[in-house]
Amino acid sequence: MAVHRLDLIERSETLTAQVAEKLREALIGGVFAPGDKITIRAVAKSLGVSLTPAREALSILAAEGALEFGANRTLMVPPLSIDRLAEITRIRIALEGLAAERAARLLEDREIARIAAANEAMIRATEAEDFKGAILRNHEFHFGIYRGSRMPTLIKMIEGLWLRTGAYVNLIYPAFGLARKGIENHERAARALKARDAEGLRAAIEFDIRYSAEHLETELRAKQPEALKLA
Amino acid sequence: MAVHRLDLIERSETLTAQVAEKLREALIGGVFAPGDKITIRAVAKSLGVSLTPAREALSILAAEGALEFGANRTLMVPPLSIDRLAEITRIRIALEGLAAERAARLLEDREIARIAAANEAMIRATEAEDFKGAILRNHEFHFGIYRGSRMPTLIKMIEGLWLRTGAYVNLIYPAFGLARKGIENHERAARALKARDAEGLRAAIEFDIRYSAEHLETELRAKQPEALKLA
DNA sequence: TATCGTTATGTGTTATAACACTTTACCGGC
DNA sequence: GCCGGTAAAGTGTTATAACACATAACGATA
Repeated sequence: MAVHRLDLIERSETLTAQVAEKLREALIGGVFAPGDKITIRAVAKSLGVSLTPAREALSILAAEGALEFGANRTLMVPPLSIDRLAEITRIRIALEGLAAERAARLLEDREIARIAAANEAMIRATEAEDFKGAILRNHEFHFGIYRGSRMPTLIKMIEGLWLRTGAYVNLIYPAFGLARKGIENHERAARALKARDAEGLRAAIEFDIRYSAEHLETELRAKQPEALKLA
Repeated sequence: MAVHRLDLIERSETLTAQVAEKLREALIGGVFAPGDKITIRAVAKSLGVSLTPAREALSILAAEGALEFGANRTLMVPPLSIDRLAEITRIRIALEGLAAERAARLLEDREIARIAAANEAMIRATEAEDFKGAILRNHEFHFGIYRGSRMPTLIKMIEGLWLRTGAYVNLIYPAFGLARKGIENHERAARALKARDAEGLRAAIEFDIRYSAEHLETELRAKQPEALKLA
C-alpha cells in the first residue's frame, strides 16, 4: 500500500488550546498588567468563542500557575512580589541548571550551531534596539539548550516558570538587554557548550538567571514598592 | 457593631475542584491502572455531575501532568517508562533537595517535632503492615519538611511530581516499605533536621528519593518490561 | 449630605443539547 | 470463514441557557 507515504492530515487544534495559546502569548507579550482581573466573558468575546473554551483555557492557565485566583474565584495575572521572584529564581536555578548540565552532554553539533546562531541574533537585535526580537532570540537560546536535555517534563516545567515572569521581563528589558554583563553570560555559556563543559554551562546559565533576576528585582523595588505586600 | 466577631461563612468548593481532588486521590490510591483511558462521561457519571465540571477537572489534571493525552484527544493515566522515571527522579532530587535545604534553616521546633512524629508513625504502620497508612505518613513526613521551605510554588511543583508516580508507589510499597534502608534514610533525615544541618538533610532526602526510585525501577523492569517502549 | 436598602448589571458555575468524529458491532457477499 | 461496508454506540467539543452570587448604580429616607 503506497498510501503509507502520505502525510497525516493536519487536525486543527481545539478552540480551548488556541485560546490558551493566545493567552500565553499575551502574557509574555506584556498585554496584561500584573494584577489585572481577567474575566471569562471578556476573553470569550474578544476572541470570538463561547464561554466554554474560554473558561477551560483560563482554568488550564491557572493550573499551570500563569494565572491565579483572586477574591471570589476571579482570575488575575499574578503580581510578582520580591519574595515570589526570589522563590522562582531559586527554582529556576535548580531546574535550568539541571537541564543545562544534561544538555551539554547530549546536544548534537548541529543543535549547538543553531543555539550559537540564536545567541548572535539576539546580540544583533539588542544592538539594533529591537527588544521584542531580542526577547524571542533569548528564549530560543535558552530553550535550545534545555531541549538538549531530552527531558520533556523538565522543559515543560521551565516553560511554566518563564510564563510567570514573562510580563515583567518585557517591562524591564531595555535596561537589562543593553547591559554588557548579560551578553557576557551568554557568550560564556556558548563557549562552555562548544567545549561540552557541563559544569561550565551550568554555571554560566545560573549566572545568567541570577543576573537577570537581580535586575528585575531592582526594577521592581523602584517601580512598584507595593509589590512587597502583594500576592 | 457586634457582628464583627462572627466567623466567616464557609464556602463549599466548586464541583470542578471536588472532582479534581477525587481524581487525584484515585490516582495516588492506585484506583486506575497505568494506561487506562479515562472518559469525561465515565467520570461525570460515576461522580454524579454533568460533563462540564468533569471535563474541566480532567483538563486541569492534564495541565498538571497527572494525566496525559492519548490518541484522538482521549485522556489516560500516563504509564511510567524507565526513561520517564529517571527524568522524574532527577527533577525530584533537584526540587526536593532544594526544599529540604531551605526547610532545615526555616523550620520551627514545633514543626520539627510533628515531622518526627509522622516518621515514627510511618515506621509503626510499616511494621504493622498497614501500607496504606504508611504511605500517608510518608507523605506527611516529606511534605512536612517541604512546607518548611516557605516556597509555595515549589511545593506545588513537587506535589505534581508525586502525583505522577503515585499509582506505582502504591503498587510496589510492601517490598520497599519493609526494607531497612528506607527507614534508615528517614532516620538520617530526622537527625539532620533536629541538628538543623541543611546539607545533611538535603543529602538524606536525596538518598531517600534515589533509593525508592531504584526499587521502583527494578519492580518496573520485572513486572512490565513493555514499559520501556510505552509513553 | 450621608446612609442604607433596592435594583440592575456583571460574573462564575453548572447542566443540557447539538455536532463531528471515532470505535465497535453487525451483517451480507465473496 | 473472511472481508467490506453500514449502522449503532461512544466520545470529545462547543454553544447556550439557567442559576447563584457579587458588585455597582441608583434613589429614597433620615
